[in-house]
Amino acid sequence: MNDMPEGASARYDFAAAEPRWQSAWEDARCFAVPDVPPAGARKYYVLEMFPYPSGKIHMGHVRNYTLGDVVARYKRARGHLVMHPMGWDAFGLPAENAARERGVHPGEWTYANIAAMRAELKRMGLSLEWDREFATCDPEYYGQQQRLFLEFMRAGLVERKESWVNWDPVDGTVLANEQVIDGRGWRSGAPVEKKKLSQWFFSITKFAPDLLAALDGLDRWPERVKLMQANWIGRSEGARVRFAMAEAVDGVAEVEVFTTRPDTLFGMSFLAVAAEHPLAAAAAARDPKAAAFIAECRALGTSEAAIEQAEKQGFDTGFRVCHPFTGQEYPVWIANFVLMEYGTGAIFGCPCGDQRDLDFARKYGLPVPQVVMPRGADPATFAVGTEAFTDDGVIINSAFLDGLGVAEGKRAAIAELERLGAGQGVTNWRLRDWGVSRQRYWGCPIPVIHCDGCGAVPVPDDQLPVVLPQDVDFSRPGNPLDHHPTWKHVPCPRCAKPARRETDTCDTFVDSSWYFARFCSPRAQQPILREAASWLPVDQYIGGIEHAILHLLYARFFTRALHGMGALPTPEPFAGLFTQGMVTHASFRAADGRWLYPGEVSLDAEGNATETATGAAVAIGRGEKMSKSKNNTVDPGAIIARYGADTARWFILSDNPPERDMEWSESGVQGAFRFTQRVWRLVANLAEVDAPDEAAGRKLRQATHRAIAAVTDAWEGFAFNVAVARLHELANAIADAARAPLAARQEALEALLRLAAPAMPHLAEEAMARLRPGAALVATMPWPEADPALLKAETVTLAVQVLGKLRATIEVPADADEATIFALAEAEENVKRALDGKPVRKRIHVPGRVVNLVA
RNA sequence: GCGGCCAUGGCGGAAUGGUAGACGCGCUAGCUUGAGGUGCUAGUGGGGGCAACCCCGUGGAAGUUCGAAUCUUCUUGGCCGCACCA
Repeated sequence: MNDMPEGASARYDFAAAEPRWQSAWEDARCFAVPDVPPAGARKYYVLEMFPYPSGKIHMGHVRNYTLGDVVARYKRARGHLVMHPMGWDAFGLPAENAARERGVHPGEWTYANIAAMRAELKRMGLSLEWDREFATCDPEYYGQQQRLFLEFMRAGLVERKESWVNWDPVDGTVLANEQVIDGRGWRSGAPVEKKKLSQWFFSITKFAPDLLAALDGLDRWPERVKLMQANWIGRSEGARVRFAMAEAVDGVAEVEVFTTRPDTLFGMSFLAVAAEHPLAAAAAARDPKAAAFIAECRALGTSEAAIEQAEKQGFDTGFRVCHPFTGQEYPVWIANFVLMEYGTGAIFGCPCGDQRDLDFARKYGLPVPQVVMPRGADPATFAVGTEAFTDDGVIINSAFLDGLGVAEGKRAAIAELERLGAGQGVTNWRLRDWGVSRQRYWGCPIPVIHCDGCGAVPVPDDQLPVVLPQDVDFSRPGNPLDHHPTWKHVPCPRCAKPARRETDTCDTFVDSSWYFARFCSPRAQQPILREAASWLPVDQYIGGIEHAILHLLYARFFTRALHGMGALPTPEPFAGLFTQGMVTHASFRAADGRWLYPGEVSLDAEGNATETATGAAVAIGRGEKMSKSKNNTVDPGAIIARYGADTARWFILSDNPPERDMEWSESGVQGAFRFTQRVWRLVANLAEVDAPDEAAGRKLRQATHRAIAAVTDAWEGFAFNVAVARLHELANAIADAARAPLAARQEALEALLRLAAPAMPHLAEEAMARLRPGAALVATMPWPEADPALLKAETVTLAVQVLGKLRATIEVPADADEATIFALAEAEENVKRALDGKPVRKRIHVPGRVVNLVA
């Protein structure tokens, strides 16, 4: 390229161009939309899960916000009125940890982090409307949340109940599950205890049937997320069965269990209760060994995963219950795998039909009666060994149920229970009410005042917001709000006698359960302006799969509740959901377990790694989630400074499908960088002379319009890595078409820029300004349209298979008839050889694809 | 433990049940360049063959089908969630 004009080969200067175009978009207010979408506007609300302000953006954020920005820019070009806001999920534990560790106030720490992260996000060139920004720790936000809390109270959706928390007896603090490590407090190292506290709950279980049923209507949600939610809500049909105590204990004459398998009642071997069950308490009062066993169970903490993974253990209380059908007596055990929160906190153990019960029975030498066998098995000899039989089968050894299948058995058993008055068929839900109380400072204060005379009194409207006090002491363990000298002492709003403020704050999931609605009217003097809420539902929500259950379910509950109160126009918050994968990076670990930085490691030609300083072998972790503790983070700020925002965005889109985990690689970024430079060169080096090779022109125009169609489909369908591949192909086609007429080359280049603009918006603007000086901002241009005439092919290539194996390809006119096609196929030398003279018995033709000859 | 998902060349991946490996990274060879973290050209799943071609191949095993990366069953490995991390 010696003959290029001076300066034409100059590199694309992203460092100068990117801030310039960011200002241009801002000056033109390209991304601002009215609070109330005008009548007739095609509104489209794009939202990425807002970040926790940790202080630095990480690659997961870059990925999340790049994906959202592609959607926002694409939809804008397709003529939608796009709302695309950003804010901060700003309450939570890390700010308190910083306060305790470094003496900085959580608010100060959080707002400094927000300022730093906002600046980093702005460098990415996201098409965000920053005017709508807020942080959940702003009193303007959490004050409105307090109004919602009181509205929920009035609607009967708030309850006060007791529940268990992890308690660190040394620190005198409630611990989050993640702060419990191997049953001990993360700071004190003391064994955790379960402690019962009176706390506030949202009655999400009232909505369980609705939340389940409405999943069917969420047609733009991933199936797996809907499945996980359905399983979480956990509707199950079964029975409650009352077992009379052989002898009443502390006045308790019966135990109620929930079971989904009433058909196996005759297979009972024991009854087991949770460690928190009243009968367990009664046993503990009589027997110190029972008390010790319960204490052991409590040491497991509240995490369900930890409880269920623990070795199955039990303790025989000595109490006995009578079987409702036979009157036979069975022992009552306390078992560490029975959950107080599910069903009634008690189960009947049927070892032959349930794996956990079987493991338990084998461990403690309890009988294993056989009551269900596979169809066709011999009842005289059938017996489960170490594996329970849980499939459908035939009921045996079960009196009136003998010979029935599982489903009929359930119905018959329930009918009998109801006739005897010993139980009834019920629908049970796994979903529990949502405990929102947190004994922490950095959260939204729950707007309630406790009065000895009047009970829990809502804070009156004119006293809202209840603002967090600034002067708090983090040198002591526990909740600073609770030991603040004055804050909690207030008169009762009802009787004016001395009373106490609620010192619990809200779970941060509450903050994120309505922020998407607040974005519609972020400065309103009420939580949500009804007219502005017509932006809802969010048309496309994007975030991590780790939120598939809790956050999304809570947000659905909030929206449903607010819809019921008339505050929102829709019962569902997110019409479309996309869940992205994590960003991972190779990690290096020495034999002694130290995580090494990439700079400390040498790689040889075979890909083996050694520690440079010592020569010792190093284990290479296949991509692991980026984490400071593993020394495998990549700082987006450094990448953007070195390669530019467009390169970072392009690489993160091109590497793999967005729903999968992606591995960050330096060479991949360099490849993306080279492509941005290549696009710039194609435009900058455009030879403005006409070279009228019409055939080359037609070929290029076909490539252009096929790219328009393919890239449009790919952006539309979240196949972002495919969009990138098709754009590479278009760039290749342009590079190969030097002899095509100028108009065709210009058309192709312009299409390339506009199709790539959602991903590399700055370069698209800079190159467009060069290609067509004086053109409008690409950010405001409509989406290119493919010309259908140029999408049609004159001929098609068909694969010819013999018995399903490829033997030849034939080129036929697009409108060739089948007889011609089969004749051509069978005339191929290779096909004849494969047929080996055998007659063709069957001919299959899939138009445009394949011919298969069956001999 | 329970629930959910994923698996294709050296690497990331593409492929309405219809030519497996598009596109990119990396690598190899050549050219270009004063230089290269530059550009261009060609090649690049494994095996056999001078070639035409042939055989094998989508974590593993079996099945459905004219035809399976794609559907079904089982299995192995990895990842996500499990209610106080966000």
